[in-house]
Amino acid sequence: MKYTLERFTDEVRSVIAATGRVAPELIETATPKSNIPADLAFPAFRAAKALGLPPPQLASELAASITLAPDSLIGAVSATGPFLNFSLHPQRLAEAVLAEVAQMGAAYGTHTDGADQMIVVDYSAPNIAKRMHVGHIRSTIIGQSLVNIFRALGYTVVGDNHLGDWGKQFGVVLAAIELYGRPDAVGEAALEALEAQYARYAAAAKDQPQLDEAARHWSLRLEQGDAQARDLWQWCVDLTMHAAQRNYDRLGVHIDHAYGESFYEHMLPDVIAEALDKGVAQREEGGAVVITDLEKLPTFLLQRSDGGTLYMTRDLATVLFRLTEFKPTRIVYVVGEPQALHLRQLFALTHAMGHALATDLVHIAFGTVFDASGQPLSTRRGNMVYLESLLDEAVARALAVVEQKSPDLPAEEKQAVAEAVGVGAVVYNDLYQDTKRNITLDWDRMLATEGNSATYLQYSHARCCSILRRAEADGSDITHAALLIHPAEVSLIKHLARLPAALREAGERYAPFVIADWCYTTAREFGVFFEQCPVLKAEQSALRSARLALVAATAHALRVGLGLLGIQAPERM
RNA sequence: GGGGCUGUAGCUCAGUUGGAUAGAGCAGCGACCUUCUAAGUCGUUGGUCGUGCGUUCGAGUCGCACCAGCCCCGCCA
Repeated sequence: MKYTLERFTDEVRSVIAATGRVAPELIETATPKSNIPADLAFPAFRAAKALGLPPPQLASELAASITLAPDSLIGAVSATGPFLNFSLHPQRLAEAVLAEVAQMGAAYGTHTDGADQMIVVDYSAPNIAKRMHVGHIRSTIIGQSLVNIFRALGYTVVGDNHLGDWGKQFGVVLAAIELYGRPDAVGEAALEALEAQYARYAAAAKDQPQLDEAARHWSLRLEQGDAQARDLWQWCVDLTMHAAQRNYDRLGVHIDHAYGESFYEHMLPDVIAEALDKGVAQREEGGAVVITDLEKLPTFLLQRSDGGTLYMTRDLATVLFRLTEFKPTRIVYVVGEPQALHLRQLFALTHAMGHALATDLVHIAFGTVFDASGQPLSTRRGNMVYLESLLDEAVARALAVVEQKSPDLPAEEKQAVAEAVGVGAVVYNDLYQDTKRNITLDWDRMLATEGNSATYLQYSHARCCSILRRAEADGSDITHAALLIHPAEVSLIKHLARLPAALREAGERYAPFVIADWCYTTAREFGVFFEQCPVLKAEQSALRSARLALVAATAHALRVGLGLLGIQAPERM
């Protein structure tokens, strides 16, 4: 099926073609700037050049020779200088868009572009035996939003949480537990204690070499499948994942799999052997396996000289596993920008070995979070911000606002609204701008409840719900849609019609901010409508009913948009 | 030394097959609550689009060179 604006664009191209004066390949369309009173433009420069005419002359000749069908979505055609401008027919637009939203409901805006295509999305990836912190929130939030967006585009999507549950540092975790005991705290507090033990052990090992030895021994026992080591390790995994799940639940995150790095341990010898067999990698005299001269990339290692494996080894095994397990057309890595080179090397290596030749390997790099003074966040610096406390703080601040603005809500609902608003603010802070940019942690901006903020979007939605609640109507009567010709109504309807295109663009650009931007503009358009067009007190009952339908459509569309971002849409606040 | 990302209003950001007068929010100033949620709406102030060349009817957008910030460049992840 085609959405209204797609049909409008098709129609514009077709009426230009029907004049017989412009070759099809020269029919291009552009969206006019907001100061131009038109919805689609045909810049006549190229076509005029081909005909040897001045562009304004061609534009006006075309305008004169275009004829419109009686039921056309095009309301007006006019030449303005070298541009041929087309305007939507407001009444037919209103009828078409409201019918679409009413019919599709929660599926409004979705497409079937990705039918029969599988995308694997690698995101979140917290480290075992550690708390999640701001370093993990970006991958988690951006990744989940991309998953939502691709699903809405019709793709089959598998999310995989590539847990940091293996590697050299795990020996230290286990040795520290042996020496200091298992923390008896629960949840994040237990992880905090484990982190402290880790730091204490690492510090002590500096002048007690036997501690270093013990850690290596534990690491070895773990790799060899020793039962006690494996039990301790499993305890750490369960503890961490239980704590992580609470954060995921609050953030609306659901990740299908969590294979983790450890899952690939037994595949590593074969992977290294394959790279050597295919001549992509070479074993140096010292024993290390290196990859050199690959697509002008810097040399990198697949195996250490002591026989140990590396991040790269496990990542390579991971790609190969995903290719056979899921047969994806695309694998998307939602990983920070500092790892850009590592992933370029991984992708090049995979291709050089003859794998993933029909699969797109994509790195969606996001910027780093810095503190207010421009320093990277780190435990060592003492400026680390942990995810759970970040969310708690956001919710606490939101609760204070709810108490002040809506003192009459039941206590339970106040808490629920504060949770939605606080968590929504944190999520929106990561999604409202291009993910490539670095972020400076600024509480006031992050938790803003005005302007371009999650709260503003939620508030707009709640206002829609409030009108429908008071009208005791669901806005499903769209028979009077053609009455919606007030500029604020037309403008809002046009914008609702843009959601399908915004969704497609968000997918093509891997850019949740396109959806955020659409939501924000929707809220602004609704704000103007809200001020200028009374719904409950509309002058006629038919108009009231049409406006109720528009309010319902706005609420529907906003819920879709917020849902794509992973932000809740309370009905009251 | 090589490579990646970024540079647009005082601050945070949009501006993508090159198109018409470069747009928002925040901050500042001013207006609007006996009318559907003022967490709102309207008005106003604020710009050598990092710099310089080039490509063309036309450049914030494309190319080249430079400048600044962040990040990366084999035995961590």
